[in-house]
Amino acid sequence: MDVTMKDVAKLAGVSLSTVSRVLNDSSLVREETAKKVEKAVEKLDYQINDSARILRTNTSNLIGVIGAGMERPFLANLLKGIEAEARERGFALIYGDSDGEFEKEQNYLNIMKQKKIDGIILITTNYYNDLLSIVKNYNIPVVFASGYISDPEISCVTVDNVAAAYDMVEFLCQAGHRDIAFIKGPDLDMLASQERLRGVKLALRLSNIKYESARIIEGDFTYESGYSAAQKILNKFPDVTAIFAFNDEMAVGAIRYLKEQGISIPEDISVVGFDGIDLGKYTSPALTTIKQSGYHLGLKSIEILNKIIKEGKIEDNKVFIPHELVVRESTNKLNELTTNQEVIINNNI
Amino acid sequence: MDVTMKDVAKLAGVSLSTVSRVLNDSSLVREETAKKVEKAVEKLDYQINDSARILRTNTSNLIGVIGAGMERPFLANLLKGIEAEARERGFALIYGDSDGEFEKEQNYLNIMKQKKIDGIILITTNYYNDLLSIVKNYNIPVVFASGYISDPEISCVTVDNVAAAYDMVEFLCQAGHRDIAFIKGPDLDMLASQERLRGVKLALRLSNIKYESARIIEGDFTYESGYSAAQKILNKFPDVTAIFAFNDEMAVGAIRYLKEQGISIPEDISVVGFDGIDLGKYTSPALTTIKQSGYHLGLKSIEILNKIIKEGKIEDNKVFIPHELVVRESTNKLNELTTNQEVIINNNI
DNA sequence: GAAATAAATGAAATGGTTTTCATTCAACTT
DNA sequence: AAGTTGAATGAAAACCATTTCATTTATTTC
Repeated sequence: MDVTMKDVAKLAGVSLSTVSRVLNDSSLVREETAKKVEKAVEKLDYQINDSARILRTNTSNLIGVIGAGMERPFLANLLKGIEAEARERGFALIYGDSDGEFEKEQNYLNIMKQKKIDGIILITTNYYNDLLSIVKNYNIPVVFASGYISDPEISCVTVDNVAAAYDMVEFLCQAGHRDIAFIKGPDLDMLASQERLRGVKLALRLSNIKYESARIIEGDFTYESGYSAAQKILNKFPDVTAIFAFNDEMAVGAIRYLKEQGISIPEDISVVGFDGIDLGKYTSPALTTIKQSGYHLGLKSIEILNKIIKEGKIEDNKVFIPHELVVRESTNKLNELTTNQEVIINNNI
Repeated sequence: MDVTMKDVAKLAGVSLSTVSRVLNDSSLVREETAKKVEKAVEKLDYQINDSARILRTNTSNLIGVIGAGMERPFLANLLKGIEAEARERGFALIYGDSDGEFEKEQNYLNIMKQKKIDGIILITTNYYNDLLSIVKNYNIPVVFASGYISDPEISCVTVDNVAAAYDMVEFLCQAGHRDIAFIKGPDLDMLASQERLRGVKLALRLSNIKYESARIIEGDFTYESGYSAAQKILNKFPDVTAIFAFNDEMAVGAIRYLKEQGISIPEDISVVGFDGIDLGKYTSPALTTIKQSGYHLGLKSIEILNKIIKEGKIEDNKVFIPHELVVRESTNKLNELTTNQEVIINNNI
């Protein structure tokens, strides 16, 4: 039914081996015969049978992506970056969202292994130790793109969550805020949230503010969870002057709740987010946040994964992407008027 | 290196064929021998070599997804729905974002064909006629999930864009608005935008309002384009009392611009969107919009595609998913106070 | 209990590549 | 002119499953 190499060989009057060599531009084919073959390929509109190739070579030009909650704006952009760079480098993508469920992650891992993926990108944060050991067992090139992995054998690319959270808290403290509450991610999130929390603690200590774990409210990175977290915060700590949500959606949700309660942002309470998704520019008030580029993170992940695939390993396997503090309208200095212009404090590494 | 069926056969003391039969639970194997085989599979942790299977059977359990701008919230949810339902039905996903570029679409189509995908879901709207003919040539089961396709051979699942847009305009007119401006999608969008426009025209006619093409401003579904479209609208039609953006992000962008100009929403101008993404509940004012579920749309697409794959074809291949008009805070009746409660007008089919 | 039928199993062909190894052929040495 | 070398090509094995067809074994029928 389909055109095979055999057909091409026959039409070109050469052997299978020669056709294969031409197609993989192995240099030991006479130019003249190569042309014959190419003409035949053209004429028959020959398309390689990928499964046969994979079966023989054990390499698929396929990269697996396992993520969790990839519909979130930041991660959707990350996926887009992965996708664009993968295409650029000749890889196709096989994609699965685990929703943070370990079982699904294992399941996907299995399927992808069966499909002989050349490498895998993990954007999952739960249970990551279990998953990690499985991936290591599988012996497939892997890049984590969701936080810092201390295991020296594992590559990761991420924003420096500790430094970024530190910057944000320092900014708030310097603006005079001392009563700050925090909305973190789910308890199961072992990476980003934990790291940001470390940055928070560090900055508070340096500003001589006592760290109270009660002021850390758990969210799940949705608008809704930001909304209800704000409610809890207001109940428990009516004297709060600033709220730091660990992503922009939760910040927007929090702002909504506060406004419903007749609270002015930033006059009464400053609210800040994390990620710097597009939305933050268009809400009112526009959101003060830490900006990082998901797209860039995606690019970088593939770049590194590609290197591991091609060169076997990599020298510098812990990569931080740049971040910057973007000050917009949702914050002000305590006892001062809010400023309306966008200030960017660059903290690239 | 890897464990193959041969190893399993040897350990179980049976032939290759028998092992294969057990694994595909063909019923003509004695229970006793099946158990032996299963035990061997277990013991060796045998994993099938997918490429070999595909090579032999020409079916891959792989579904291709080609989208454009999938980072947009509505589409990210659509992808998630596709992903969830595909997994449920035993398919893996191979995914590409064409950004609306025809060349990329062709390229992906080629790659996917080489990978012997069982079917494909298209979420692209540009140039769709060219793409359509190629897909038809390829003779692969296909479902369009981005609008209504009139070709009777092609399956599609989509919200009823005409009816939904009609509902929205009718709602605005009944609230007394007659000076309405519109922000549509890119000119290249041959599906959703065109259909919504038809709904608009229909509703305007029925309310005896003249349709002026000058009042249709082109956007590209981003916040930014909504923002600048609002600027254009305000310049050209300062007397406008309502703006209908063809998605929620553009509506939010528009609101931002209007507010910056000191215009109150909805007191001075009502603004409505389309899609009903989560965000709309948390902006201020919360957004009046047409709500459809991207996730559900995704599920449905896979459901239909699966049917085509399994049964060869399908009787009813034009499917509409439900939509509803959700009235929130960004609209009011002309010369009346705004209401604060959420009203849902159900228009399911 | 023999013959006919049905069920379970195995041998071998098949799918379409890549790659090793052997062969041919031309070119180059001496 | 014979021998050597090197480049270009071809034949065949290998990759790992599925599936047809043939064969063996078990079951039924008279």
